[in-house]
Amino acid sequence: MAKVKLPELETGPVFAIADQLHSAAIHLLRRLRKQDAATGEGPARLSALSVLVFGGPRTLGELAAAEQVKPPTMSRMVAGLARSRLVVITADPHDARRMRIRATRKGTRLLHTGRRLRIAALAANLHSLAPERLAKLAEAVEILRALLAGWN
Amino acid sequence: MAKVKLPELETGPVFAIADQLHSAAIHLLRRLRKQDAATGEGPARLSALSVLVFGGPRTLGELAAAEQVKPPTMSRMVAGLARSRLVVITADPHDARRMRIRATRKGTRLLHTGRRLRIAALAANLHSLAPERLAKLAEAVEILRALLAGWN
DNA sequence: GCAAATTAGTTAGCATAGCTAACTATAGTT
DNA sequence: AACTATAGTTAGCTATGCTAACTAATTTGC
Repeated sequence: MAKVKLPELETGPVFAIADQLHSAAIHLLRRLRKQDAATGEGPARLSALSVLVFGGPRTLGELAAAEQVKPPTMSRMVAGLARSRLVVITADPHDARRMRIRATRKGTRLLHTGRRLRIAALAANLHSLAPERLAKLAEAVEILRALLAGWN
Repeated sequence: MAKVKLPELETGPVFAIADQLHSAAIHLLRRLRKQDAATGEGPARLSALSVLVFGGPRTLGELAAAEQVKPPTMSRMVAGLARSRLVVITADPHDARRMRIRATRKGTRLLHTGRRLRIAALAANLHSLAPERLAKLAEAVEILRALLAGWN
């Protein structure tokens, strides 16, 4: 007797884990969000800036793809970052349609500062964990990273 | 010799774990966000609605506190939910300043549908994990939940 | 019992961040 | 040369976040 299609997706233990992971991610980021205020830039801009700082210069389209956002959205974010002198835009010598966007010294500094604030807030809480619980968390984060890398 | 104040918060292994956890949460939610489109309501409204569905009726101030948002923000979200007939608002008989907000049948139904879509997308990916990795992830989610419950 | 203080929510106005549709300009193709 | 495809921008919509300033109702203090 054939069972209905993928019933465990809706009621089983995997669904429960997914539900709790989803909820935990939402509440975690909601708390960390508060730390962003100190940088004067929103989380989306900081995230785009981090791609430039850690991954090097990109075109607008590459940045949009990296951030899984549409070009108009990235266009506005880059304009904001440029206005704040956190990135500079230069023309691509081989293709006048393209722009090369790279982080400035100021942008790199601000990113590290803001990142430190957010991560420090989380790290401060992680310090209250027993070492073996922290180790389990670290292991799980690695599993998650691998999962996200191969997502769809 | 005294070391500088909390140096491990900025450079140590806990900081690295916090950093990767933070990054994983961002990328996870960014992917799940796509599923929300099907419900016609944004994630913030769905989250507020879930408080009402799972926690019962609330006043606006209680809802704002639960969602860690300021009253004007929640006021607008509740207005949107009411316009879509997902919640109903009644007067508090003992205090005319207060409003009682509760989920309608339609709101409860929509929440479960949307939740199922988002969680199913995550669960589908979790299914690709080996059982022992899934177990580790489940354990870590529990650790995270406890951590968030006692945050600050 | 009435004036003042507090509390609950709303309104107005600003910024960020997401989208689509429609546009410009450049590059590539035939 | 003309068409097509690609890179970004502009315009305009929605949603979500904030603060400041407001209204209305309740509580408190004398």
